[in-house]
Amino acid sequence: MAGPAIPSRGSRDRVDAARLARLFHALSDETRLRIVQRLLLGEQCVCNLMEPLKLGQSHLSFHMKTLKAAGLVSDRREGRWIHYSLNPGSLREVQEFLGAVGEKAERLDAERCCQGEKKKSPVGELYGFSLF
Amino acid sequence: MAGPAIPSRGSRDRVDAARLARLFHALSDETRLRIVQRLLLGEQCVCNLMEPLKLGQSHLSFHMKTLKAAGLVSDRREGRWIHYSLNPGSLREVQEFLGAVGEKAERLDAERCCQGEKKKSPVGELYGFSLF
DNA sequence: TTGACAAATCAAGTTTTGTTGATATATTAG
DNA sequence: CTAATATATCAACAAAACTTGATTTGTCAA
Repeated sequence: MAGPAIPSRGSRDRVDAARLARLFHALSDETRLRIVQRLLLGEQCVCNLMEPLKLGQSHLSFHMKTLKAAGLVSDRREGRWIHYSLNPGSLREVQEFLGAVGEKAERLDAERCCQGEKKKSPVGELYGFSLF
Repeated sequence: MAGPAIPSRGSRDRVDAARLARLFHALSDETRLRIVQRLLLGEQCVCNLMEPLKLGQSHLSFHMKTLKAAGLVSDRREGRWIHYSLNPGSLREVQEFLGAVGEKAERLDAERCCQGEKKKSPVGELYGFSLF
């Protein structure tokens, strides 16, 4: 298990659509959101989540894999247990993306309101996020 | 068409999992991310997106519906055209959620690093976001 | 009214996800 | 070594989601 387990931003500081989509997809399921919520209480092993979330072991394992593949959670083995925890980095990454998009959207909204002042917003670079 | 077209937060300031999941799902598709990117250039009608995104009309319509259903974009009719634009509010909403989760995750990470100081983090309210 | 255009909806097919139960792997205890 | 525990993986099925082409609805212009 020496492979690059946790996906991360490429060499260049570029947020690619595929990675973002995977991140968002990992968060797009209610069950996984409940897991994330549970992880906010601290590291958790699967066995610790089954009871409170009323989910089967296999079921949980499946979702943990999805979350891990997206880079949203990390795991740490300790004996027979595997402790899962949230990965702050990826959360921040997605948050920053949304922040950039949101800011731009707000600006457009304002422009549209006081119409006529179409200032030809500086396209090219979108707040450092070039999706492609 | 007088129905509550655009979903929004319920009466109480409570972010429910279903809504979040829908929002994240809307952002979990590469094609839709490309659409969002395009909307960062300003309002767009479907006919305006077909060429640059190399997508069929029906195909685009499908995705616009998904984005709209999630509350991520708004539409405005003007003659035969329907102009779509990003909805800053929902973007901010998701961003704030991620901010809260991310902050908490960072804190947990720090605690775990300097292990032993398990301070029994104040559970109950998770930064104002009670998922359920 | 008719024709043209923009966009939504529908239908059918393919692909991706999520769910469940059974089985395999890994680690520790005895 | 064997039994027990924690997880992962597999197989099969069910349910969503995406894609594409055809049809329908709505709007404007002539």
